[in-house]
Amino acid sequence: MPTSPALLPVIDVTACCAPLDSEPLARSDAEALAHVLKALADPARLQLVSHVASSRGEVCACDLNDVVGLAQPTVSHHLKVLVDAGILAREKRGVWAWYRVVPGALGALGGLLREDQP
Amino acid sequence: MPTSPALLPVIDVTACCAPLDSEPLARSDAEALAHVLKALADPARLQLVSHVASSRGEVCACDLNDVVGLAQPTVSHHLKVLVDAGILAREKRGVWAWYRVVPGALGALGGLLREDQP
DNA sequence: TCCACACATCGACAGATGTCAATATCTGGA
DNA sequence: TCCAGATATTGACATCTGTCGATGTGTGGA
Repeated sequence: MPTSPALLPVIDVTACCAPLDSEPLARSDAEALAHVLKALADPARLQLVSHVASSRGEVCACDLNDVVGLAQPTVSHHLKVLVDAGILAREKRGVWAWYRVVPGALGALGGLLREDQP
Repeated sequence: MPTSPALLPVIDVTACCAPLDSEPLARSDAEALAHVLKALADPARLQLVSHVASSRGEVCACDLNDVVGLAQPTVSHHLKVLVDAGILAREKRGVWAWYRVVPGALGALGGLLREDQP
């Protein structure tokens, strides 16, 4: 697997597709969007994202292990899913890994779902 | 299974929880939100929702069968998942079933994900 | 150099999920 | 009353997914 810059999301949610209610989604766009939504659609991952997002900064993985009541490898797996989806970004400093929300990722997702006021 | 009013969503997305970046999500809220996101996190279901949402009205199930390239029982299953999640509403008139987006459902979801401007 | 520690990866497993063929249910018309 | 057609349900199957114990990989300090 080729290495990629750690801070560039694998999927750019911002450039996925038009809002759901603007035009019928093409299959390829639907697959890309589903991939990102799948990453969010898990209770543990939602708690992790919420914890990082509400901290408005970086959170150490050592603190995230206690957020959800799961084993350390499981938390590491969930964080990897979120990073691969372009929602979280990881930066390793020394022995510790720090996670933050990719700026604009959640907002772009929200914008795709939001429906126009009638 | 007890019958319930067809137009009342099983889960009220609007009253689920606070935005992701406002405070850490409780486990129960995370599970409720994950249930709704799971319903959306599938390419076929995203295409179905997008088709109904962009029509800005009702869509007949007979038309939705052609939207995704799947068998009729599969489409019916996906539509049921979306109805159970409170995203779509079904109304049966005669032989045909008509689907529409539950007003505010997508908007509420988008509002939960949207992050504050810094 | 060696050790302790934080985190990631691997392998395995049970349970959830998407799919379809076959069948059931219901409606409107003949 | 019977039939044709639209949709929902059932049952079965392969695949995906969440979870954990065991292990690997680095880093910083002694």
